[in-house]
This record gives sequence, structure tokens and C-alpha cells, in this order.
Amino acid sequence: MAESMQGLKRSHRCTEVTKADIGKEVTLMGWVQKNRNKGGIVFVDLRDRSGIIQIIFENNSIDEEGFEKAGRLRSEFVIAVTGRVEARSGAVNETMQTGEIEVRANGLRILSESDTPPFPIEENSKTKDDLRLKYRYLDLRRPDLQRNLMMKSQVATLTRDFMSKEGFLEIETPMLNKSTPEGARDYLVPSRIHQGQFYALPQSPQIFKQLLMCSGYDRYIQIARCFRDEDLRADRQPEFTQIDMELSFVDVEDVIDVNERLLAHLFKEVLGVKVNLPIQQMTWIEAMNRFGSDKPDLRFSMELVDVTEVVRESDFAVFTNAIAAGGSVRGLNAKGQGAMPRKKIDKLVDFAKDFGAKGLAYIAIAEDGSYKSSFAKFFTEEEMKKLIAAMEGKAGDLLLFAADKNKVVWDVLGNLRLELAKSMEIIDKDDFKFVWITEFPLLEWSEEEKRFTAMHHPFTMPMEEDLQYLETDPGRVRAKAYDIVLNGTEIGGGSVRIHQNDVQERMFTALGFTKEQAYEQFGFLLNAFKYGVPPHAGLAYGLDRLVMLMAKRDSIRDVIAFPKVKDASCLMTEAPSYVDSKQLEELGLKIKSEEKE
RNA sequence: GGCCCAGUGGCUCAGUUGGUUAGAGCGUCGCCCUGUCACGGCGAAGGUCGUCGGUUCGAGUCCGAUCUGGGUCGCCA
Repeated sequence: MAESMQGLKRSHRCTEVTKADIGKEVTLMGWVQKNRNKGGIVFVDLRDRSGIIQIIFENNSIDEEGFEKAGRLRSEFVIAVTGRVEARSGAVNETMQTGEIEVRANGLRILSESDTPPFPIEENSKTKDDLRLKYRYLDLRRPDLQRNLMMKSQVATLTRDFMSKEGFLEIETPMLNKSTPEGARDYLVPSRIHQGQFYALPQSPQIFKQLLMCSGYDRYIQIARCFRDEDLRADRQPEFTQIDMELSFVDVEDVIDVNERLLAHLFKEVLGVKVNLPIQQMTWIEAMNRFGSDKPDLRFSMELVDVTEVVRESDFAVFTNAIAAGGSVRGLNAKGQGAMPRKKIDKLVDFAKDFGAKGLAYIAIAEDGSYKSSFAKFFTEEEMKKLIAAMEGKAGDLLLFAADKNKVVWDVLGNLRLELAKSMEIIDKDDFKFVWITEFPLLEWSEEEKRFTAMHHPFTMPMEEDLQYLETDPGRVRAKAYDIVLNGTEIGGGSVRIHQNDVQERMFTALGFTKEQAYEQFGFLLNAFKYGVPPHAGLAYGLDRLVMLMAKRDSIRDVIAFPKVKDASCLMTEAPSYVDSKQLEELGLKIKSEEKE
């Protein structure tokens, strides 16, 4: 029987009550975490988003009816309690924030009863994901998820606050947009008025924020929802949130400056972590050469070594063929892994194959300095020694080599490096290592489309000194683009934008667009550029991913209140769903919908 | 679309080489308990092993398909 809260007003959240309140009368409301009924005395752990406090019910401090009600309390009942704060006369609970105090109840109302929940509401739940997501409203009661969402709120608030002080204006951009073919698949929304035509939900507010610069708003920020109709991953959801910004009259260093101060501010305020400024910068090519990745995890070393020159004259065809085809041979030194059993090495080879390697060559150096190698018979003793020396191989080390086109070698060894580090447990989980990656290639050859595509997006400014190659050698042009990487995850990226119409047209040409196609897709932007456009640049963070790293979670679902599962459906609401045939008719759509469902 | 992992009472798991009534902890329900906080004591209910098909005298255990969830490759400017 639910009772009214009329006449009561909550005075504190559970853990807002402290020793300083001893002797005071308080009114608390929340959920019953646990009822320990001892017969003549009842202890109830009361929970709200702040935490837990113990309530004590005893016959001489609450009336008969209240005491009887207390005995009936079950998990997840919502109750209101009035009582006096006391120092615990029993043992202090040192594991609880409120462990030195308790509230002696003199009044109790049951505001809402609860069925027995389908899984325990507790920290570090072991419950399977599908059940948690079906009952997400219960899952969200768990303290760890509540902390994550509170952290996300704090990050958003601090960001708005900081950026506002830096002169940024928060401006909204539309959700119903024109679909563009570049980039990720769009989520489409059919138009009722324009039958057969579709809006696209934004993949990012990119073009609008550039137009806001054209319009003179100078500094823009938005915490913006974005949508991409692509397959999910542990750190990827179809709808997500960006901290999106754009600045006028700036170059790369200006964007980096304001953003690393923002990051330092967030990490200090939210985590108490000091980020040393300036954050290290690394060019894209350096990152690829040293770490095989454009988002290197700098919490550990194990760098790639280019041994192309060392093995060029060898008789090992795998190496020499790769080199002859314009590729390279590079290696990794897994320190202390020389005794790795053959089976485990084979697993690494399979792992490498997932990333396009045809195989993986290795040298396992034993503790006594002798070695076993998959290609020893193709190498002279002398060549082997040189190669081991180039890799700084010592007794007990495992040396792994990939030979192929650069792109494959980087990818294979870059991923192998992470895999090895994980199994060797050499990553300090409490470390936060930031790095800016700069000077990305502007364009990337797409084998599938047989043309160059924009690595970042088509509005990215080429580096001035490379502009001359845009027509003759497009693959060589570097961009004024930058990513901010934290612990091997890209948390944000951006670029200086093209603000000259002629450069933009050359860019579209390089991408294989005719002038007509370019105007068809982006005419409003090209037209806007005819009327006075400031040099501008911007950056966008994946807010969810950033908070995921700050909260040290492995899944982005842990920082999103109502996430989608792998197939992009929602287990709680069962979206997406079939719609009424009448709705489809109004849209002029003739897709067959299943009856009832 | 490919590959890998998981699916046993409400929850988390165990289940040996296929062999009699499928186990445990937690939770739930009942009774008892005035200082518990992973409360305790006594008792009870609750599953046919994701689904379908196959092999077998006999399958939770083997085989095939399928569904659900997770991870990953492709994809994600």
C-alpha cells in the first residue's frame, strides 16, 4: 500500500548526512538496499544516488505500527524516513562513508512497494548484458553506473563553463539534414510533405559549424547528438554525443592550446589528475613508424623497428619480395617472452593474419643466448646476429617480424603490440597518456572506389607547403588535421578548414567530384564561401568515449543511460519496430510491414 | 557479411570418459532472533539444461541448424 509523501520534505540525500548532523532531525527518502530484521530491532540500508546510510528501527523510538512496517520492508521499496541522527552505539562500519552514524527512525512511510528485482541491484554486477539492458531502469540504479552518468554530467557542465569563459557560444544545429554520400552511412528520416525524399540525421554538425564561422559567431561549441548507421563496437554506438567546437581566425596551435587547457581542467576537476602541458605532439608518420598506429598507446614502449635495410640482402623470399614490392620489414621486441610456447606463438600468427599479414616471422632467444627462428635456414649466422642486434634482442626476448606493404606491416605490428602488452600486463591502468597526432595524410586511396577519399573530411585544409602536389601526387599531401589520443584511443579530432573557394574546388576535384556534383552536395557551403569567410578550424570530442576512459570502463554502454545492443536495437523499448501501415501511407512508403508487431 | 566466446532454477555458476531422482551459493517464501552491516538459526518452494532436428538402448554432455547476448574483422570521412 503506497503512502503519500505529503507534509514531508527531504532534508538530505543519504550520504549528505554527516557526523556534524548528530542530534539533528532529518527526513530521508530513497530505496531499501537491504533489510536486516533482528526481531526486536530492524536495520535498513537506505540508498539514493549519493550512497547508503543505515536506518535503525526500534520499538521504543518508533510506534508499534511503524515498527511493524519496518519489518515488512523489502529490497527496492521506496520509503520516507524521519528520525534523529546518532553516532553508532554498535560497531562502526569503516567500509561505509556514513559508517560512523545512523538515523534512528521515528516515522516511516512506504511510498512505493517493489516486486523482487530480476537481478541484484549492486555494484560490479555480474548479470548478463541482455538482462541488464532489458531492465535498464533497474541496472541504472547500480552505484557504478550512477557514478559514470554523474561524471558525464560533470564533464559536460565543466566544459560549458570553461568554454563560455573562453568566449565560446553554444548554438544548436539541425537534426534533420541533407544526406551526403561521403563518410558513414546516414540514418534517414522520410519526409511526409516531400514524398520519396529523406532527411538525414547528422553524423556531426560539421558543415553548420563552418557556416556559423562564415556568419561571424567566431567561437562555437555544442554538445551535440550524432548518428551513424554503422556496426557497433565496445566503444561505438549508433547514436553518441560530441563536444563539438569551431573557432575563427586561428591555426592549428590555437585549437591545440585551448583544447589542452580544457582537458587539463577536466582531468583536474573530475579526477584530480594533473595533465602536464603542453601535451606531446607527434606527426602521423612518426606515430605509424614507431607504433604502427595513428592512435598510439604511450603507456608502454615496445616500439616498431624498421629492419628493411638489415634484411634487404638476405635469402628469405618473404622479406625480399615484400621489399621488392615497395614494402618494408619491421619488427617488435617482446621483452622476456623468448620462452613463449610454440602454441602461443601460433596464436599470435593467427592474430596477425586477422589484420592482413600473410604470416609472422620470429626469433625466440633463450636465456642461454641460443635462439630458435622460423627463418633461420635462410639466414647466415652473421645476418642473424645483425638482425638481433638491430632489434636490441637480449637473452629471453621474442622478436616478431612482419613483411608486407607499409600499411599492412603497421597495422599488423601496431595491433600485435597492443595484444602483447595486454598479455604481458605491462600497461599501467592508472596512467593517462595524451598525445596529439598531427600532419595526417589529406587523402587516402580507396581500392574499393578506385579514387582518393578524404581521410578526415573534404573540408580539411592541406598543409600550405604540400598544396602544390594536390593534382600531381595527391597521396603525398599532408593535412592540417589533428587527433587527440588518450591511452591508445582517439578521443577527439579536428582540422583547419579550407576557407578559399578555389582550394575547396581543387579538393573536390581531387576527390573525383565534378563541379556540378560538388555544388549539388555542398552548394550552400561553396556559395557561402563567396561572401567573406574567416580562416577557421575546429575539433570534436567523443564525449562518451572520453568519459569511458575517465571512468576506466571497457564499454561505452557503461556511460550511456540507454544504449543499443550489437544489432542497434534497444532491448528495453524493442526499437526499432514495424509501424502502422497508415503511417507508411502518409509517407508514401510502400514497404511491407509485418502485421501486429 | 566473416570469425571467436557464452546460453543449466529469479541471479551467478558447477556438472568428470553420454548412464539411475541435475547440484551449490545468493535471492525468494515461512518461523525464530534487540546491534546487524556478505547478519544468524531452522524449514520450504523453485530448473528438464536457449530452440529445433539428428546420432544413440540412453544426451545438459556428441553432431547439424537456428535464436539471443558479447568481442572482433570488414565498415565507422
